[in-house]
Order: sequence, then C-alpha cells, then structure tokens
Amino acid sequence: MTRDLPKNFNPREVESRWYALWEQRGYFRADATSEKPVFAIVMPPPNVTGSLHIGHMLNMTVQDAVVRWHRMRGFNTLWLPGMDHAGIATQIVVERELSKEGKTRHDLGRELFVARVWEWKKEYGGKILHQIRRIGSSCDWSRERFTFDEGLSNAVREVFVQLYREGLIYRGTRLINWCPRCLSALSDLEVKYETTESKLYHIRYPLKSKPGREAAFIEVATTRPETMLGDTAVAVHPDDKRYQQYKGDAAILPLVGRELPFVQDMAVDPKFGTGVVKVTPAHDLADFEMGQRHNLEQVSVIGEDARITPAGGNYQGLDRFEARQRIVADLEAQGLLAKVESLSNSIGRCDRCSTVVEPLLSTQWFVKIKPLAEPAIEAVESGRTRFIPANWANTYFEWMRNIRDWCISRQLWWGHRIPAWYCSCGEIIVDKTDPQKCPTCGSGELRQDPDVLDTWFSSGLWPFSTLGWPEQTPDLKTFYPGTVLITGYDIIFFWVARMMMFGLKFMNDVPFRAVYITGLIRDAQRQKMSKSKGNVVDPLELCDRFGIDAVRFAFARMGAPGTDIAISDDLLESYRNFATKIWNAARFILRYVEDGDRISSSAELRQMDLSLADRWILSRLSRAAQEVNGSLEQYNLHEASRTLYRFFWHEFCDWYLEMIKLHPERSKPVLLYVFENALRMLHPFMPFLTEELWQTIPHTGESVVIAPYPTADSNLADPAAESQAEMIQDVITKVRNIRSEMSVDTKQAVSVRMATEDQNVANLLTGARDYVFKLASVSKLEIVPRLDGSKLVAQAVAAGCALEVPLEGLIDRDSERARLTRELEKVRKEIDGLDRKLSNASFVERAPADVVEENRRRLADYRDQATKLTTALERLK
RNA sequence: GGGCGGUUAGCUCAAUUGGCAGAGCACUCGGUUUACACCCGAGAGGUCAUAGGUUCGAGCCCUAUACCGCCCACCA
Repeated sequence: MTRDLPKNFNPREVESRWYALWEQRGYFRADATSEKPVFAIVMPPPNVTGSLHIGHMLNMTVQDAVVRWHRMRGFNTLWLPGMDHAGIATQIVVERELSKEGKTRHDLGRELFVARVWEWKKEYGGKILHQIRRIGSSCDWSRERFTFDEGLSNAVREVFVQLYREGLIYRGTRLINWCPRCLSALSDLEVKYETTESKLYHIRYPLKSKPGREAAFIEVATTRPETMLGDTAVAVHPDDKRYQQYKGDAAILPLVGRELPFVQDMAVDPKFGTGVVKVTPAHDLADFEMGQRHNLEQVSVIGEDARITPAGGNYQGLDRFEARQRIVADLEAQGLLAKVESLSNSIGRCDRCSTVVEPLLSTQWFVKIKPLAEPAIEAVESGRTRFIPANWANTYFEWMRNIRDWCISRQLWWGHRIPAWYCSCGEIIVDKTDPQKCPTCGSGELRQDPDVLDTWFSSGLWPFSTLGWPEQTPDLKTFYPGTVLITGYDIIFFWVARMMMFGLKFMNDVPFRAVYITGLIRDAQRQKMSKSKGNVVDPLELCDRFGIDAVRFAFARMGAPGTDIAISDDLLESYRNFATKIWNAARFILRYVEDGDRISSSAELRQMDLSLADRWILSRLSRAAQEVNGSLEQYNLHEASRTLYRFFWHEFCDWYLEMIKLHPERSKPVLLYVFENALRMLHPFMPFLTEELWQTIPHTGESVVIAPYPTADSNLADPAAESQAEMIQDVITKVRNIRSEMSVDTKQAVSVRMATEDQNVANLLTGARDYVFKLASVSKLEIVPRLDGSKLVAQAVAAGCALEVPLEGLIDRDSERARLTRELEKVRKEIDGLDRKLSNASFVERAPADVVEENRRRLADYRDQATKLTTALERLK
C-alpha cells in the first residue's frame, strides 16, 4: 500500500497540527533532577505592551533552533519563557487608551489605574503567549514567569533591602533626567539624544560696577537662555589670559539682578564661543558638577511641569519654551543680546514619549554602581562569560567602565513599589515586610514611598528570580547559570549589563556562560523598522504569507551573529520554495514506501550492495552532519542552514534523486535513510514541516522533536565514492554543456565519444555509463584514447548529433590526487588541532565533560577520514 | 570628541581562522522528461573601496586614506 501527501504544501494546515501535541506530551519540559548535561536558556521576556514584533521573531527563531538542537542531542534542556511588565512603556500605552475615553490616570486613582493595567496585561499578554507558541517556540510553559509575579516581586524586594543595608542603594538629591510629560525621573539610558539645529544666543552680562570702572560687559553664549534665571556664576578656563583680570570679580545677571561670581574651571573650553560660560547648577549636568566644585548655589527655575517656578520672578508660570522667547525678546529690548548663531547640538528626549527631557534637581533613589560593575567587568575579561561575536565585549566594557549611579525610582504607578516607609519623626524604614510602626518613635502613621522601581531593576534579576530565588530551589541549583543568553544588541546596557551585575552579586556566579547577540531586522532598503517610517512588518503576517518554517529558515540563513538582516519578499520566497521542495521530495519518496518498511542502521547499509550514487549520498550526508554540528557548536546558524540547503536541494534532490531513478527499488533503504536523517537535521530550523513529513515516512520514536540529532558517521564516510561520483557528475555536466552550446534538443538521444588514456577512468565511466545515459540523454558511449578536439563541432553535426567529449582537464589522476591530498591536509590539520587541545591538561580538567567527549569523538571521526583518504590516494598511484 | 562595524557579481549577503572568490534573487538561453514551473538544465556576470606593506601565497594580517552605518559622551 502506498501512502500519499496532498499535492500542494499547505503550511497553515501543517502548522496547526503539531504544537499542542508537543506541549501536551511534555517534550519541552526540563527536569531538575535529571543527570543529563544541562542546556539552559532564559527567554528575553517580551513587554506586555503589544504584540510580537519582527525582532522577537528573529530572537525566538535563533533560540528555538539552538534549544531544539540541544534537546535532540540529549541535553536536559530548559527554555524558560515569560513576559516583562515593562513599567513606563506599559503605563504610557494604557494612559493613551484612557485618553481616548477623555480620562487621565488621575481620574481613576492609583488603585483603579493599576487594575486597568492588569486587564491590559491579561489581554495582550495572552496574545503574545499565543504568538510565541504559534511560531513553534519550544519553551517549558510549566515554568512561565512574569516580572510582576508574586515570587519575582519578592525577589525584587529582597534585593532592594539587601542593597540598601549594604549602602549600595541610597536616597539622594541630585540632578536627574526628568520627563515633564511622564512626570517621572528617567535613567541616563532612557534618554535618547538627537542632533538638531539650535540657536546659540550670545548675551551680554554687565560687570559689577566698581569704583573707577566704566560700564562694561562680558559676553556669554547659551542655547538655553531660559535657564539664565537660575544662573549662579560665570566661569572661565583657569589659563585663559583674556579673563585673568576678573578673578574675584562678579557679573550681574540681567533681568534678575543677581550677583554672579567669576569662577575658574577646567571644564570650560576657551575656544568655544567667548570662552565664558554661564553656570546653572540646577538645570545642566556639567554646571551641576561645576557648582559642586565651587560650592555654588542651586536655583531651580523650571519645575516638574516644565514651567518657570516662582524663583523665576516675572516669568513664573511660563512654559520653558515660551519663557525662552520672552527672555530673548526682553534681552534684545535692553540691548543685551549680542548675536544669535546657529549651532548643531544634541538634545535629550524621553525614550518612550519623545518629550524633551529637563535636567532637574530631585530627590530619588540610586544604586551605587561601581562596586557592582567591577566584578561584572572582570567576569567578561576572564572569559567566564563570552560574547558572540566577541566584539560586543568592547561595547560592554566601554559602558561598564564609565558607568554612573543608576537612578531607580520612577514617579509611576505601574511597577514594583519601593519598600521604604517614612515616619513623621524623620525615620526611613526599608524592609522586606511592611512595617506596622516606627521603630524609633513608635508611631503607626507610616507613609510608603509612592514611587516604583525602574522596570530593568526586576528584569535584571530574571536569570535567577525565575528559578525561585531567594529560595534555594532544585531548579536554581540545576539551571543556574544559564548556558547562553540570546538577545539583541539594543539592550546590552539596559539588560545584559544589569543581569551580569546582579547575578554576580546575589548568585556569586555569572548568569550565563555566553551572550549571543542577534542583529536587527531591517527592511529591503536596509532601513531600521519604525512606526514613524511606516515600514514595520508584522511577523505573523509574513508567516501567513510564506509559512512559519520558511520565515524561520530565512532568519537562520541570513542571521550571522551580530549582523543585521534586510528582509524582502524575494528573500522569503526563496525559502518558501525550499519548504515546497522538501515537501515534493517527500511525495516522490512516498511512491516507493510500503507498509513494513523501516529505517536501516548505517551498519546494515554498509553490508548491502550499494550503488555508486548510494555510497556517494551517504558519504555526503555524513559530511553534512559533521558540518552542521560544527557550525551549530559555534552558534553559526547561517552556516548550518546553508549546508542543509545545499545538501538537501543541490545534492540530494538535484543529483541523488535523479540518479536513483535508474534503480529506485534497489536504493530504497538508502533513500529512506538519507531523507529521514535530513528531516531530523532540518528540524530545529523547520519544526512543523519536518514533523509532518517524518510522521509520514517510516521512523522510530514518537516525534522528531525528541529524536536524536544526526552526527558524522564513520560507517558512511567514503571519500573514494565521493570523488568517483563527482567525476561522473562532471562528465554529465560537460555533455549537457556541449549539448546546450550546440542547441541539441534535450529529448534527442545522442551518442558520445569520450577520450581518456587512463584505464581506471575508462573503467569507471563504463561501469557508471547508465547514469550518463539517463541524466544526459545519451544512447551510446564510446571511449577512445584520444580525439582531435578541432574536429569536435564539425563531427557533431556530420554524425547527426553525436557529441565528442574530451576528458582531459575534466578528470585526470593528477588533479584528483591533488584534490584528495588537499583534503587530507585539512583533515590532518584538524587532527593536530584536536590532539593539541586534548593533550592540554587544563582543557581536559576544566572544560565540561560533554565538551571534552565531543572533541574526542570528532578526533576519532577525523582519524577515520584520514585513513579512508589515504586508501583512496593509494589506489590512484 | 571616544568606540564599534561595514565596503566582495546588478541586488542581498557568504567565504570553516592565510591556500583554486561562492550562494540566493534578478538576468540570458533551452526545456510542461508524471516529486516539484514555488520546477529542471546550461550560461553570462568580480581590479574583493583606494594606496602601500608583511608573506612562497592576502578578500582575510599590518599602516594610511575615502565613503557608509551604529553606539556612547557634562558639544555652553
């Protein structure tokens, strides 16, 4: 009885069939008590703000391929999924929803508003989880986490309290980034700078009158005239000769009348503007620091709503930009505006809402970061965590070495509430459990800090909070540290750096042994996708159009580590076609499958009477397996997928399937063997299609998800068969080539005369003549010692489409020998390398046992190949 | 100002650590050979950005230049 598949591959139908089954059968579940080697990876938790975007899909594809590969190799594999509450981002989204109803969060009040965000989370969080499943991500849903879960919130509180008690969290009044729209403090990372064309205003400040001095002015330059209301000094560089005379002198602040002392500070660039700077310690970071050095007064003139405060006198109540216009006009009226130049400089905007950020003096909570950063730097320097590709370590170091204290409090409602309580007596209580009364004065009137924590504070704990920390759970013991973290380079600072610091601090070990950095997906013009450009592509829509397996394969194929991917329809079509090709190959194979067929072992195959094509494809299969595993070990998914594509399409389909049409029944065991192995090799990249087909053909086991991953097999390696088959293929190509040049119809059978003086080649050709007959439409083959090439064309015509093919240069023993020799050299090089590695005591002792084992196995494989190559070379002599 | 990356076929990108420059798409020519026209076969297309250097040998290593991109920074 023959089996059948629908003529057309329908991805949607195939995709819908498998995931629920896999999940229900528990294939994705890790086991904290298993003895098997561990492969553990935490999912970068998507924000609950919306739906899965294309960057997520790339990220998930890479993770899932790596995870599935390890699972098939027999690892105790954990891929822990979850989501991030994403404080400020989510709050903004929900506030926008509210504003459609004409309401603000203040209309609801804190409690109702937070309830409303939870509703949002339920709806959109569910959507994202569905999408993650839909694209085939094989995560362990029994361990799903949310950063706002009870357990994770508990971890947040534990960390906060511990850091506070060690003095690594403190409350302080400093200049911070303030978003006047979000009405919250921001960290340095949440401010994005963009270059804009601004105006540089030159303003004349009168000098303090002195006996015997004419009225005189000093000129300062500023891009923000409105901040002058808060000036408390003017500064020059200490070595600037022009202004030495003013040492100890003062200027008078126009419009306000305040006396501004002259200070000398190295931070002033004498070459910029006039070399004199107005100093506004309360609204500029450089000025703030200068103010600290010279003990200057801090006058805040812009408030949290970005309007001028009472300290701004007449300008009180004006928005900062209105105030700027008014002040410039007033200065001009008084003849104090010397000139206005244009200048390109950068201004900071809120990462989330793009409002221009205002530096403000404010009391906030900070993490003292240097003591945490140092071990995190060391861990990467020493290689305990490595970056893939390695260059990203530079970016990490650069930031870590210049890191500044982290402002962690946010004036938001959606987030982990800061566990600090204030008593009217001045006491501040920071504790894991809510305090009932003040330990100092006994008052029960305590007020909790209204602020919440930066969302990255909780995500920074993700690698261990998700495993149950601070409880010492079996999961924590088994799965920490993770093997690898797979994420985009845009969150190295926000997230990777924080996880490194917290992991080392609280777990005393790095959170992961490697960080794999993915690129960004760009559009066909290589532009970043953004909502404002309107070039955002919905990944699920792509999947609908091309099939999930095809999109996944395209991402794997194009995504060299750290490299951005430009996607286009053309690109995706080519991988859709690949999926179709696999489908159709299966349909061909199924014509020969009968009930009772099974997959032979490679040892059994070796005992059979195999054709040249069989021996060739088996050897190629083994080599492909070797290459794919080697590439995946280096996380080179683009190489692995390229190898698979080439092997499956251009070797298996284009040559092998065509060659065995001569003797399909004889080749059936090999045909089934190779196809079944190919499906297993492809599975991490194309999970749905491979499962569908694998279930249709003979197989052992209940699912390809848990079938073993193919590896190089020394039973199958056969270099001699490879070179012989390739010779025949070259001959066939040459005949087709001549045919095509002479415009001989494909269907027209021709007779061919070939020339070689080498008896071995002649014998080989004679033995394999059927392949030439079949694949090049040849009806008669004559082999002669030599022929006269100059007569080639004329003879072909005169003899009625008989072709003459000179074999010189096409195949000869010298070039064949050279080829095998090169190959042998390569193999020997590998052997030397592995030998050296394995004789290195520190490698054998320190590297994980399974890695050492893997290297041993590869060494044995290479030795085997070397023997075979040597034999093949002997035969050529 | 500092750092990182890139420049290879018309387009998008590879090249297993220095050893015969490759794929996909597009293009040209020929084909509905019952797995597949989402296909098959045959082709054309390269001064590896530029200039030096190291080497038996350089797309790959070194130096400099040009252009493009990204990240960071207290650019008044």
